[in-house]
Amino acid sequence: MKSNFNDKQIQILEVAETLFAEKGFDGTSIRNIAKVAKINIAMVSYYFGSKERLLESLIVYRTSDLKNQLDNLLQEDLEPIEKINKLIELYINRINSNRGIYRILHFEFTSKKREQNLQAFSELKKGNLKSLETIIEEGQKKGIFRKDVIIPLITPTILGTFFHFHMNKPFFENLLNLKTEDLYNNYIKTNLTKHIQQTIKALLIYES
Amino acid sequence: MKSNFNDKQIQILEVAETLFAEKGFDGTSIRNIAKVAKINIAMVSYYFGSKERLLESLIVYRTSDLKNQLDNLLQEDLEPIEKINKLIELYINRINSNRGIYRILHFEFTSKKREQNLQAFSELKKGNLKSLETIIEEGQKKGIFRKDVIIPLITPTILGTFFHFHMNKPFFENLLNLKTEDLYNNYIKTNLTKHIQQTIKALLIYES
DNA sequence: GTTTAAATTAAACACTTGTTTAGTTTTGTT
DNA sequence: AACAAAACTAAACAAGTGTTTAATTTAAAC
Repeated sequence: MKSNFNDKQIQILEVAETLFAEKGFDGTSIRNIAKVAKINIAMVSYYFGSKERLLESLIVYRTSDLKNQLDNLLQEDLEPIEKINKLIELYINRINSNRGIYRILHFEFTSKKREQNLQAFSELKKGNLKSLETIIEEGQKKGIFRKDVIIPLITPTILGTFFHFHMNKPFFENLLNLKTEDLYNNYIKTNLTKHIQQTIKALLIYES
Repeated sequence: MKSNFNDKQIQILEVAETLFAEKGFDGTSIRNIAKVAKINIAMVSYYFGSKERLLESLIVYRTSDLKNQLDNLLQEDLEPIEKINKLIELYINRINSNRGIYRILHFEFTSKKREQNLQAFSELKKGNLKSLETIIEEGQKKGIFRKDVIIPLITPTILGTFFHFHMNKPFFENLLNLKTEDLYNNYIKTNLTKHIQQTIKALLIYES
């Protein structure tokens, strides 16, 4: 799939991503972006129309291929619990290596200020939920998963756990002695991912 | 415990809380606050020194008594799993009825911009974690809880689930048909809280 | 009732914001 | 080489930013 953005636009988008993620949308100025990207301040308006539309373009640029990845997972020949584990891994991996944009989505598109631009994002979430539902219902049909779980609340547990961990990065770096970026990333890839998988598995299979 | 703020300051703090929560710290101007609170724009500087220090005061104003509530819970005569359930309920209830400030904490104090003001907040979190540890170790000693859970990751699961749900409020309102504020709040108090309790219980007790 | 401190105000300050304009330079096409 | 479209620029724009100032009103103390 070819991108609709040219090199210069992508350059701007990626600088904007970093800065929005670091300092928020309102905390980042166009002059700020222009300086870091080494472009003229007028180029943002020239290429994207406005700062607001730059944000929209950024969302499109970064979230366009998640759906495909999920669809592929669904069609793999795996046990439901394995699919769940892989889905969790996929989510964490993807979000973790695209921290910027997900942080932005998390922050900017949940405030009242930007409720309008919400639609495309909402469609993405609905699609993701559908995929999860398919897997879980498969597990329930096979008698492996319990049937009294509220499926739409599982995503908040998966993503919320990750986000809450990541948003308190300095706290956990200190607490868990994750001195380098590598140690931190490794902790997410192993311990945190495993914790989430363990949690969801316990929730889906446990019988009181 | 008496508050250090006078009526006028509290009035300003509460308006600021609402606006910061709605539009973010950078998205809210002093003139904005002054208009809603019906005060002169100079009063913010007069009473708090600066916009930044207004935010600090707001944190102090809102988080000062959580520690006591947790300490009380610890000393109750309950089974560990009951204490966990109550702790979850306490967290959700408290955060849910102080949404503003927690949203602000969540947003503002996790961005690189405000890393300095982090210390007091970090102490609060450490204290909370200590309380949770105490309860879980008690359960482990009694042979009720499994011992291979990573305790510091449980808080992210509890709070993260709630936050992720709440930050996607419009999405879940639509999905779960929670047309009124009452329905939404009730869903949190019952279904969401139960989901989190069920999840944590499964995680702590489940034996593969 | 006068004095003194606190509370409140309108105006000004210097600075930053997003966007537009009117050019200039670069690039590609014929 | 000549032209046209695209890319790029510096400068200006009006509006908004947080903070300070100097003056005025209100309240408390004596």
